[in-house]
Amino acid sequence: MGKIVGVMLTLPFNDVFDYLATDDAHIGQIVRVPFGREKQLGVIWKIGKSSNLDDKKIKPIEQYLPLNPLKPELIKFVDWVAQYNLAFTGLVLKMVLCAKGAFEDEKYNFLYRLTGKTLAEAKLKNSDARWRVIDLLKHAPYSRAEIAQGAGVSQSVIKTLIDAGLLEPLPVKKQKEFLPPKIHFNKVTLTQEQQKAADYLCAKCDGGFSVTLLDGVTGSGKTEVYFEAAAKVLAQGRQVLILVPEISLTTQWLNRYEQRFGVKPAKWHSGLSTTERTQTWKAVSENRAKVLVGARSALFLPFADLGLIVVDESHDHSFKQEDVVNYQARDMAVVRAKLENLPIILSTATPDLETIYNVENNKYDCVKLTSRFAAAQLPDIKIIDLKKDKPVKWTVQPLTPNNQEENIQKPKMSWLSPSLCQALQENLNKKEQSMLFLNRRGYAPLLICRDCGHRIQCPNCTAWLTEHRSSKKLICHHCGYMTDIPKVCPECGSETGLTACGPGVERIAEEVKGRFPNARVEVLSSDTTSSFKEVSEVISRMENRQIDILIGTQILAKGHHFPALTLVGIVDADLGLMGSDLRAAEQTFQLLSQVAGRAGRGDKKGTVYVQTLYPENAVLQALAENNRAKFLELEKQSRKTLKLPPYGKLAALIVSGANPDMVEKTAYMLKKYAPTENGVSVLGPAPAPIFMLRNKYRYRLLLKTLRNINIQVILKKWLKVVNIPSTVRVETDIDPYSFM
DNA sequence: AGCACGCCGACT
DNA sequence: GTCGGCGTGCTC
Repeated sequence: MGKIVGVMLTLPFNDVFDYLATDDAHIGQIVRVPFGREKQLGVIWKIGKSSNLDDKKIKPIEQYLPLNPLKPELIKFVDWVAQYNLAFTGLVLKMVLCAKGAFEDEKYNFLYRLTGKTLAEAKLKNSDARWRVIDLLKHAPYSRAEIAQGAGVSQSVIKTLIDAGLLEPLPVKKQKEFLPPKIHFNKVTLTQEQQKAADYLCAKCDGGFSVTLLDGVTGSGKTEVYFEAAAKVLAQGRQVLILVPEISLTTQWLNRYEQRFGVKPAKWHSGLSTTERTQTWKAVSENRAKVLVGARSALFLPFADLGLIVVDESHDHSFKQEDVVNYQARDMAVVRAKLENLPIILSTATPDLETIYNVENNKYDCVKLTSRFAAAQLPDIKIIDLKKDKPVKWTVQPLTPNNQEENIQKPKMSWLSPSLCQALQENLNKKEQSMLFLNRRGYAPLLICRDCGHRIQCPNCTAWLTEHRSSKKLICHHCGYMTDIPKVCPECGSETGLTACGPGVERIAEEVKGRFPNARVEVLSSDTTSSFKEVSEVISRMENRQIDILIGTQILAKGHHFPALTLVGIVDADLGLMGSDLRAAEQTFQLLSQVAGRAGRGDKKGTVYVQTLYPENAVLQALAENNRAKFLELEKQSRKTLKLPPYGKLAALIVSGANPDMVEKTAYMLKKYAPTENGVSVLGPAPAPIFMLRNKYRYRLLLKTLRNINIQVILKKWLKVVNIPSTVRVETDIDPYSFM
């Protein structure tokens, strides 16, 4: 007997494959099936036959995994995400079944207990060490490591006892325990405004689907407020998912959580080991992990009983990044909440226009937090015009006066204006902390030869190589290509020509160290500090006031709280303003106001210095006035005129391949057959901003439609008409962030 | 995605 | 004469 079912495999397909299943097989079951010569993981997607294949060709399902089946809501979600982003359903499913250890045979740990056999019976001599082991195991079984520790013996003592048959192994499932959060552990006292917001969010947790924007300035206690909503959902016995940008999954955030709930949450990010992933995946699917905090990929975990989703720093652009599939995690989180009929909270100090639009159109609710904690005040923001307040070159102070000749150097380039330098000096004198922000890694973004004009480029990408002095390498920030810093110009052989062009954080650090030799200076950047541990070590040194001036990239902008920090310098506010990115202005405003929000979070008022060549720029003006409404109004107007999101829809096509002619030809072919419906237009093709990336040439086309048009339908129709050669790949990116 | 089959260039 | 390049097609 048996029946035929459709199985969705974790491979790039949209359709199911038919398999023979047992009579009691049901939708959502996770199965292993033979596929070609391999075994594949899949999920029973539908009951009944989908192909017109001969029944004899249909193979039986090999194994039904002893795991909870995927819930129908999750299956719907997978289908939805695939449809919306024009991605393969199988690959979206792969993001759900992303802990390969969970699908292998269970591993066991062994505890040891006494068999009752005596030392005499085993013809072993009495010894203190052996007796300590026996005494210990009289109470309870323990693992080898625990016995060694508890009885103070070496592994060899234990092994002898096992081999002699005094101890026997007791297999125990490897299962990590996730302690339940203590709902009333440490309910901090909220201000009246915070309490009101918390009450509002808690009320949402009694209803079904709702989206609420928690809009609060930096330092207004958003985290503590959404923790109350989480507590409410936990009291209902349901699970909570908190999505954060990977970079802000820091010790600080985790400490705050632990302070509130008395235990650690389950974590999900790219740095987990296979075992940790497996344990967490299973715990989430069995409702043993109650709260999970994770990066964007956590959105696809198979929660058993999800009751609330929180997207922290919901404006953050890292929620939109390439994974197996292109998707905007914040938007998809809203979809998951809708399909599972639960509340979702978007928490940010700088909501993006799309979110604001949805609030204004009553699709989303909104609750605001306007005042900062306790005595903390908003910082003063001072715009520095680099054209008037020009940085002046500096020289290294001679180390020893009698050795001056060796130490005399030619003056070095400067990136810090005199007024910023003076402010840094004053802050040092006051023994207060400062932070310099430059969103550019490395020492210099470009090496140029002054003798022949040659610029050193990445062999795989259309991009300059960045000089990293700390690691003595040239690195491509796009593909990771790495090479030694050449001694002579590779073009003309000049020994003196090679010159570093422009600053990165390392170079700023060099200048700061040179100008303030007595200050304690550190750099925080994703390549100088690679591990979570290193980052949190730097952060805690900053917290403990062991650093006077901290210099860093993007990584600094996120959620840290340094009470003694009173000066923030933004080295180059123009970086990012001139991009080809549709959301560049918005992102710059968000980034700068996040950074600015770092200053003055204690009882002292902070000052933010913003260096720019364009002080009249509207984004910077709005920032200086701390006027978010004004900025949003400006941005709204320009998007409205251009019919850009949220007033229109966008999708990008990325045409790529190893052969530039073929890629170009395909791109123009696509243009030729572009849709011509009313309210639909196609821009491009244009060479992508990084024309050659990882040895592939890339063109981009942009599809723009009115808001009421189903852009996916148009795209699918379009791609069907054009015959794309097999050597060329066409990727789609729905709601792209990059404009060109 | 993986893998086999199959047809054309540079090799012992 | 073969070895191996990757273009094409298939997997229930």
